[in-house]
Amino acid sequence: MRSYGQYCPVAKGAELLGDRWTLLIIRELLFGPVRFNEFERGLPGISRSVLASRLRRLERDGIIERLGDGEGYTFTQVGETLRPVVRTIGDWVATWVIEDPRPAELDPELLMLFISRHIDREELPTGKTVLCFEFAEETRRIWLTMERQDVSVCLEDPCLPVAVRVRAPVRELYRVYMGRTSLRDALDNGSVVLDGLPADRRRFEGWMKWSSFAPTVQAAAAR
Amino acid sequence: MRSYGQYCPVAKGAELLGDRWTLLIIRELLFGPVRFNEFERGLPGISRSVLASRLRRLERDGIIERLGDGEGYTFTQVGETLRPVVRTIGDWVATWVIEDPRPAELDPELLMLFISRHIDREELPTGKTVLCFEFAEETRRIWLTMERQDVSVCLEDPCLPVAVRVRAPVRELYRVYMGRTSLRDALDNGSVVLDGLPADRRRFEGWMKWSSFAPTVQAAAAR
DNA sequence: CTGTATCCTCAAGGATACTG
DNA sequence: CAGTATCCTTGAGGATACAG
Repeated sequence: MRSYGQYCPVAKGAELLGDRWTLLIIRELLFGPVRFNEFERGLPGISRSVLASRLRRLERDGIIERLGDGEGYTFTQVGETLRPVVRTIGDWVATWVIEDPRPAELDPELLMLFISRHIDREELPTGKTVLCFEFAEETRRIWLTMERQDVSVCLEDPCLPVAVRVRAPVRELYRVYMGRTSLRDALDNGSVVLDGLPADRRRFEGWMKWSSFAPTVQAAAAR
Repeated sequence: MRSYGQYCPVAKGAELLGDRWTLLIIRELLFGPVRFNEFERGLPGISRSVLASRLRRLERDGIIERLGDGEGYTFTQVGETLRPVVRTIGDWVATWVIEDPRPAELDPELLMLFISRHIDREELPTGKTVLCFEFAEETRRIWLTMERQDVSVCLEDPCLPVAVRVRAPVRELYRVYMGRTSLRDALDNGSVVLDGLPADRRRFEGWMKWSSFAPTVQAAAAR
């Protein structure tokens, strides 16, 4: 991005954060170190050259740093201070502009990645717990294998016992994720269906923390 | 800007605010309604077509609205809620990344516009008060004509008595404006010189509020 | 796996002229 | 004054191949 040539904090902020993809790259780093190829999961559509260029610039600007040899990228101490900035922007959108997802935004894989980052690991039993998601729009299923140490998205059947099977249209699960509707309501009206032992279905609600912006979305809706 | 296709508040925020010039257009509106041609003063380098395109988009997105017939643009109620967002971004820059102005950023006209927006009008006497600024780098002078109702930048001699004449290098006045140094220190070491009656020179300090980010810059420097 | 290098295309955006 | 229309350029960014 060409500089604005203005000695102004707002202009500098726009230069540092305003490039296409940059804010999303920062969002990805909010959950810990990310390796080069990992970025592409959360940033569908970004090209490798743009990603490399953005990472180089963020590194040059002292916002991120490279960990040793293929360990990926993290925030520097300055980069860490961006957390409340990203939060403020997201909260503003969550309060004033967010609507239901548009058809072009109904990416189930991305949704699963989002969800996987908001599992309350403290609530998990020891060992592996597996969830299976079935979307009304497609036959493909997606699994979540969850442990205390790590939660990951599986596009192939992990061939492990499934604790809870979740069936829903992508749109409805996005709405629950974003706090546009409560899981309870979605279950009551049947747009989301859980299968599994009653005990597991009950604990399921404790595992799922949903989007960190969901409370903001709910507060705005209550207004 | 092409959409990211993500149902995510951060992504939506980047779409709404991340276009080149958009954040600066919003900054301009922070001080009240702005007419089409007025934007160009605070946005040197923007092209008319880009400005028109950005304004149309911000209007479509419900952030700004057009006042009747050549009265310019203002925030909508939603647009008003962007104030703390802009503040957060600016504060982050002011705290963590701002340095002294770079040579390419030493635009005296823009500095005078910035300063004119931060005059404490309550402190002005009734009638017109005129300041004259002389920059070490150039022979051209710039005047500030100040009244309770309005403060404006004059590039031509208003031919009125000057209360205080300010002489400084552009860089030093920018540093004072941004809180990188105090006016007191700049006067003490002679980088900024005031001419005028002692009473006016004393009151001058009360008129000048400098950048709203200056306190943040000072707080960061004290750390 | 972690990038870099190259090429090529398209569209954002700058300059200018023109109109209500 | 407040834009719109047109033209043209440049550089951002996508695709692909390649290298450590």
